[in-house]
Amino acid sequence: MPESHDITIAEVAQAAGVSVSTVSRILNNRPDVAEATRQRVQQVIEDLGFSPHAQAQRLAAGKSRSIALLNPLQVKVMTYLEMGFFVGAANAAAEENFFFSLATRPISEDHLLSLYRSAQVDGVILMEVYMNDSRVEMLRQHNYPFVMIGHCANNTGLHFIDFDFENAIIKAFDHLVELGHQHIAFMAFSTQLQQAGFGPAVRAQAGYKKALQKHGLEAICVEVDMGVPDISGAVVQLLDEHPELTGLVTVQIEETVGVIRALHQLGKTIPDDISVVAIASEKTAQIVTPPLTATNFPTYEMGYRASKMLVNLLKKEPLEISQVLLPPDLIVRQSTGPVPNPAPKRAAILADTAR
Amino acid sequence: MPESHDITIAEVAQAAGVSVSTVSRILNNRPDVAEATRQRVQQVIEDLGFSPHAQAQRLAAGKSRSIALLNPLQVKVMTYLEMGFFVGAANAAAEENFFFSLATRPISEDHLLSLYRSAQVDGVILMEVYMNDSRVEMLRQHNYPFVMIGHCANNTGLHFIDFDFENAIIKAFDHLVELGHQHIAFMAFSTQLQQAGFGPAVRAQAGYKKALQKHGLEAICVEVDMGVPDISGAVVQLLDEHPELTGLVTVQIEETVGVIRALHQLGKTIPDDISVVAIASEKTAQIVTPPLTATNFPTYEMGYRASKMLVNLLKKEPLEISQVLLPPDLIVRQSTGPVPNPAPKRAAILADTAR
DNA sequence: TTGTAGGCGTTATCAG
DNA sequence: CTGATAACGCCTACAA
Repeated sequence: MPESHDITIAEVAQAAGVSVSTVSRILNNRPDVAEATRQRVQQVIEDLGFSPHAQAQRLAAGKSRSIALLNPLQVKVMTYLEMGFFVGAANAAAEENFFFSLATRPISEDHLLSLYRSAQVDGVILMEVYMNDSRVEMLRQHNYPFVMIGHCANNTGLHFIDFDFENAIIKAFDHLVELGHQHIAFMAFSTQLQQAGFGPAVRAQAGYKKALQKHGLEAICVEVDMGVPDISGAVVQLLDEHPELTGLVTVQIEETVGVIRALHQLGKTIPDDISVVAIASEKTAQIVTPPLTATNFPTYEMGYRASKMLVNLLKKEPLEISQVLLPPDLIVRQSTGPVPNPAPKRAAILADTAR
Repeated sequence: MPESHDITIAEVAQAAGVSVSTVSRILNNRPDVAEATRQRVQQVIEDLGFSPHAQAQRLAAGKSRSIALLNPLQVKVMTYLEMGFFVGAANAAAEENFFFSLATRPISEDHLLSLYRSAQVDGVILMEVYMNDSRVEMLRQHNYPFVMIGHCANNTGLHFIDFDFENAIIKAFDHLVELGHQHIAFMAFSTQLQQAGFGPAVRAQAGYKKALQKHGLEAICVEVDMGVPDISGAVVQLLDEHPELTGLVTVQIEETVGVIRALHQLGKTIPDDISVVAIASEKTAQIVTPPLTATNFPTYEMGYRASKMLVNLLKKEPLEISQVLLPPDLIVRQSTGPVPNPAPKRAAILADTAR
C-alpha cells in the first residue's frame, strides 16, 4: 500500500502506460477515450488510491467548484432556521459535488468581493436580504453569480428563493377569523427592521395591512425585537391594554416560543383563552406546548433549492425557474380554537380552586 | 475601476515597480522587506483591488488552509446540537482565516481519505465518535491530522474535546436524591447504540450504573431510540409499570422534548408529580415548559474549541491541552422539586373540576 | 483515440 | 533586502 498522499497524475499515467492527458480525460470523464483504456486506467487509479489534487485542478480549470453560504448573524445561539438553511444548502452542494463552505464572519463588502476575486468560491448564497441590499448591488455590478434566500425590491436578473411572508400572514388571519376571532393582535418585526427594509419585516407588515382591511379588523400591533431575551413584558402590556384579545399572530419564528411561555406564565390557556398562529419551522411548532398552528417555514427546502440553483447557474445549465416564492402552507395544530365564551369565568374559578 | 477579477501578482509587481517575489513576501507578511517598499506595494494592492488567487496559493504552498466538519447524520431535521457544533467550528475557523466546510454526505472511508489526498482539506473534525471507530483508526494510520468531538476507548496520541456524560448522569441523580427522590427512572440510549460502542451511550450507561450503586437505587431503565417520532408509548408503559416513580433522568438531548410532552398528555405535572433532569443545550432547556433542570451541553463551545485545536495542530503550534473532557454543569430550573406528598389527591380533584 | 507542451497564479530557493 | 526561476499538479489546445 503506497503512501498515496503525493501520487500525481503523472505517476498514474506511467503506471498505466498512457499519457498524462489521457488520465486527465478519464478523470473528467470526457467521451473521447477508448473504453479499454479507460477501464485499465481506472483500475490503476483505484489500485494506487489516487485522488487528483483539488487545488491544482481548480487552478488549471479556472473554477473552484466551491460555493459559500454567507451567514450574517453573529450570535452563538442559532436557531432551527439557520440550521435548515445550512444543512439543506450543504446537502445540495454535496450532491452536485461542490465544496460547500460556511462563512460566518461579519463579512465586509471587500471581504465578499475578495471571496470571488481570490477564486475561493464561484458563487455565494445570500441570507437576510434587504429590499435594497448593497451586497446585491455590488455583486450584480461585478456580475458575480449568486443566489438569495430572500429577495429585493427590484429583482430583475436575480435568482432567489423566498417564502411568501405576505400571504402567510394573511392566511393566519383568515384562519383566526374563520374561527370567529375578531380581536387579534399581531406581533410584528420591529419598526427598525421594517424601516431598514428587511424583506420579511416589510412583507409581513404588508400582509398584515391587507388582512386588517380584508376582515375589517382593528389594528393591534406589537413590535418585538429579534433576539430579545425576555419578551414577556410586551405580552403583559398587550393583554393589559387589550383584555378583549382572543387571537394572536406571530411572525418571528423563534421569538414565538417566548410569547407562548409568557402566556403560560400569565395563566392563559392556549387555545382556550387565546389562539395563536405562528410562522414556524416544523420542529419549533412541534416542540412547544401546545403544538402550534403555524405556516410551515421550510428552511431545509429553501437552503437546498438555493444551493441547487446556484450550482446550476455556475454550470451554466439552463435554470427552469430562477425566482421562487414558496406559498405558505398553514398547518392546524393545537394552538387555535374557537373564540372562548364571552364569560371567561371558568378559568378564574379553576385558578381559585388551585390555590 | 479595473475589472479586478483576473489581476495577478505579476501585474501588481509591475505596477509597483518591484518583482513578483517581493509582492509575494508582502502578501505573506514576511519580515524581510523594506518598510517603504511594503507600504508602496500595499497601496498598489489596494488601488487595484487585488486578492491573491486562493487555489494557486494553496497549490504552491502545499496547504489548503481548509478544514471540514464531517457530519455523519443524514436527517433533514437537525437539532440545536449540530447547529452549535457547526457554528462554533465555523466561527473558530474563520477567526483563524481557515476555510471551513461542512461535509454532510454519507462519507465512506474512501471518500474521507480522498478528502486528504486531494488536498481539499488539511484536517477534519469528527463527530459521533464510537469507542472503537474505524475512521479514527484509518486516519491515525495514515497520520492525517484530525480532532474529535467525542473520544474513543484508546485515545493515545489523539486530540479531542468531549462532554463528560458519565459525571453528568451522576450529577443528575445526585440532584434528585438530594431532593428526596428514591424512585428514579433513566431514559437511556438504546442498547443497540451502547453495544455499537457509541461514546455517549456507553459513558452515560456507566454513569448510570455508578449512580445506582452510589445511592442504592433500584434500576428502572427505559431505552429510547434516537429520532423516534413518538416516544409517548414508552412513557406510558414506564409510568404504568412504575407508579411509584417521582423522578426521571433523560440523556438524549432532543428526545427529552417528546418525553415532556408525553408526560403532559398523561396529565402529569412537572415537577409536582414528577421531576425531570435532562442533558440539554441551553436553548432546548429553555424552550420547553417548564424550563428544564439540566446539565448544560455546550455545543457551541465544543465546536469552537475543536476547530481551534485542529487549526493549531495544523499550524504546528504547540497544543497546550489536546484532550479535553468538559465537566458537567447542572443548572437547576423548574422541572425538579421535592418529592410529592404520598397522597397525590390534589391533582385528581383538580382534574375533575376541570371537566 | 492519444500524446506533447504550454500555462494556470503562487510560493520558495538561491543568488545577488 | 530584492529578483530570477523552478516547482506545485493539473487542464487543454493542438498536433499526431
